[in-house]
Amino acid sequence: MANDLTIGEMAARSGVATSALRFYEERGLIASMRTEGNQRRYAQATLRRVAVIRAAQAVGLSLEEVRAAFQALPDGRAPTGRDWERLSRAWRGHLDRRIQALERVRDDLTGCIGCGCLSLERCALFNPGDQLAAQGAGARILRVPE
Amino acid sequence: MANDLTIGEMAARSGVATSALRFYEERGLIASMRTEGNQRRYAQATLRRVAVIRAAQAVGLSLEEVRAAFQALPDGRAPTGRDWERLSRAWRGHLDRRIQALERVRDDLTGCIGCGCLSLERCALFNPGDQLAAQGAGARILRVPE
DNA sequence: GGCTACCCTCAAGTAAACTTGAAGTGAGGA
DNA sequence: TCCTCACTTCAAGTTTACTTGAGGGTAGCC
Repeated sequence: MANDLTIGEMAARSGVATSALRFYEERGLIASMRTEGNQRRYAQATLRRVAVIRAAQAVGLSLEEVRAAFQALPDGRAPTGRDWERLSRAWRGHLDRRIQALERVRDDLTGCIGCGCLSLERCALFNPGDQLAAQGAGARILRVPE
Repeated sequence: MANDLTIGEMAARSGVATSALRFYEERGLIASMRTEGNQRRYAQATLRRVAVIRAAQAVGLSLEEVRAAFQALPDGRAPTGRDWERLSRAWRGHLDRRIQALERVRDDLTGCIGCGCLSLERCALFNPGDQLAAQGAGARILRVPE
């Protein structure tokens, strides 16, 4: 179709680097058609998909979680508004919990460090299992536990 | 001093693994004395310092940012309540901005994906530079820009 | 003195999310 | 036809924040 986008156009319009787009495809988050000469062509709908990926990341979701959520989307046709709506409802809950957790930290920070008490027994900040669960090796994506 | 803690005691009381404590020391976030036999001994005050590190991480700060903030703390004496208070005031601002940014994403997510519009021109989610700045190579610590 | 639990250093591994670079292919204009 | 730019794949590198493991020393109790 004349409306299909090259990877460069996608990058320009989505603000995501071409290398990231290839990476997303490798991870099964987006799909592409190929030209005779093996170049990627993206449907318009993919632009929206990429935007949703970025939004989900801002919410604190990993690419793997996004991939899993995308599996609920229709395979053949482009997702409708209602399809996206279901996703956003689920993620909105995630976001709300994240915001609440951060607000709790903020209150602890103000009430506990701020006053200089930092009592080991009473202070919520001194109960790390409560705030930051061990998450195994590797970089910690900053995700306040739900 | 009889009150000094071994690394194992520190780990048990702070909830942070010994390997992480050694790592924090290597990065200049905490200090230790050594016994004749080259084993680490921590002052009581270090326990508070470790707790503050964890709190700061929960707020979304990197260890490097924590290290920088710690440089404002007194070198010889243990930090007082007032010292910590200055830190927490600065970080509280950081937290507030982070929470606000997340709330903006939440509202965009609800109003923009939720309704199914996702108009490229109007939707804030489609302006990634606004939400997620490029941060160079490497893992993205999830940090909503301030 | 001996035992065991704990401590030491240093190198390498791990995870996520990409980026960078090398080596080569394809598309469109002068 | 040539040139150049954009595209291809694949391997390796990057960052943060650690963990794991090997090989060896220490603290303190009996």
